[in-house]
Amino acid sequence: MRSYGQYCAIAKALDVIGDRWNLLIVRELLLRGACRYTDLQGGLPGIASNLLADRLRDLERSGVILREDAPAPVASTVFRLTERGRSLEPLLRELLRWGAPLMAEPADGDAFRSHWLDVPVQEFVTDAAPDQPPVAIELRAGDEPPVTLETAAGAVRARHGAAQQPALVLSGPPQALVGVLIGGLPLREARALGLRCEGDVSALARLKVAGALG
Amino acid sequence: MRSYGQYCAIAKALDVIGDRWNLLIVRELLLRGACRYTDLQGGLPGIASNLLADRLRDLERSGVILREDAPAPVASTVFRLTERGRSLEPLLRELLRWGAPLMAEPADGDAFRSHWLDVPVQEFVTDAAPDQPPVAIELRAGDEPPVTLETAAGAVRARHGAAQQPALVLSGPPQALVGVLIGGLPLREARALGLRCEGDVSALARLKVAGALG
DNA sequence: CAGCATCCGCTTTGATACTG
DNA sequence: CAGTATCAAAGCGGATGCTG
Repeated sequence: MRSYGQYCAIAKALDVIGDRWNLLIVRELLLRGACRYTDLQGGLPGIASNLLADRLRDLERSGVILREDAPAPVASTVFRLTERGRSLEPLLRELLRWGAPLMAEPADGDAFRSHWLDVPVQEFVTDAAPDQPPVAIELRAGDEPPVTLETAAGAVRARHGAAQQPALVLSGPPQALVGVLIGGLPLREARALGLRCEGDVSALARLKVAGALG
Repeated sequence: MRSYGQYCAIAKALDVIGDRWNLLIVRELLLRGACRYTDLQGGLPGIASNLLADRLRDLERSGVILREDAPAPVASTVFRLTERGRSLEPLLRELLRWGAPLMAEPADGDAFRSHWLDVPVQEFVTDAAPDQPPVAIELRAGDEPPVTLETAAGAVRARHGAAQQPALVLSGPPQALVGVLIGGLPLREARALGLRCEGDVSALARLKVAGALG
């Protein structure tokens, strides 16, 4: 991106991370830690290969990420955030908050990756009954690998992989799952969107949706 | 901007406000309240006229701003933020924080508008001696209209216009002024950059630079 | 003058193919 | 795996012109 040529901190920040794809690359590295080139491609559906290479160069030059040649067994390049890059997390959190209401709109054809749920769940969902024994709910969104939600100390955490003893397994299109988890979508409507529940549906009552959403 | 086509709140937010110039338009409306088209042009040096018109349409359609025909005496169109648009303020504040260190780098040829100082000053500068009587410091950056800093209840506020009884008048290029106010630039170096002081230089000691900066 | 719309040259992006 | 190479299409920036 060309510089805005404005002596203003907001414009200067946008000069560095305002370019298309840049903040989504940072999102991936925040969510998944160090990533290989192909991991990034997988988490950024829609990005062109040359653009990813360009952006990684730009972000490296501006001190947001760094490139490391992984040690012998792996023999691969990995990209990770610098401290400066990690300090973008509050900014991404604000973007998430502001963008959350937009998740209620239909999004046919949108790509989805289950790890994108990690932060939103921690941000918006809490345990409605912290006194009760912990519960595990497994999510299977589309064809994505499963994610397990676990209640812990009043909070709800998302973890990659299937649950050993899920009280409930939710499967269906991403919109139906996210609608229930973040959008406050009624269960009936979610079912109409294709949500399928196996197990103890009452476990859903443990998930209290907070934040700016209804 | 084309949609990223990702079912992720961050990507959805960027679909709406990630377009070039969009967040700077929001910055102007947050700083100055309702603006006419030409006010926006003045506060956004570098924007092409057709782009501003395009972006205003986009932002209106996505509910961030609204367009009003001002009442009779003015007979002009004004643009203002909706509630949804105002809710971008925390995001811009994070951008400001993250971008602030970049203000230390040389910025020759960058445009500057004195009202851009409003938020940064409130964010980063506090009154070092709240017990002392209030002090007014007048800033004259480049050819821009003056801004007055006033200590008030431990904080420092920026106000447009000249001061009636300034204890100190600082003038010079924006970088020298901002360097001293936000960048923690030593007075000697600021003088070398062209800073001129008239009045009680010790009044500067009232300004304590806080935040993420040195 | 305020608020655009049009035209034009240039840069950036996107899709795909190819390579060490 | 980690990128280049190529090329078409879209977006941007600058100038200018139009309309109330």
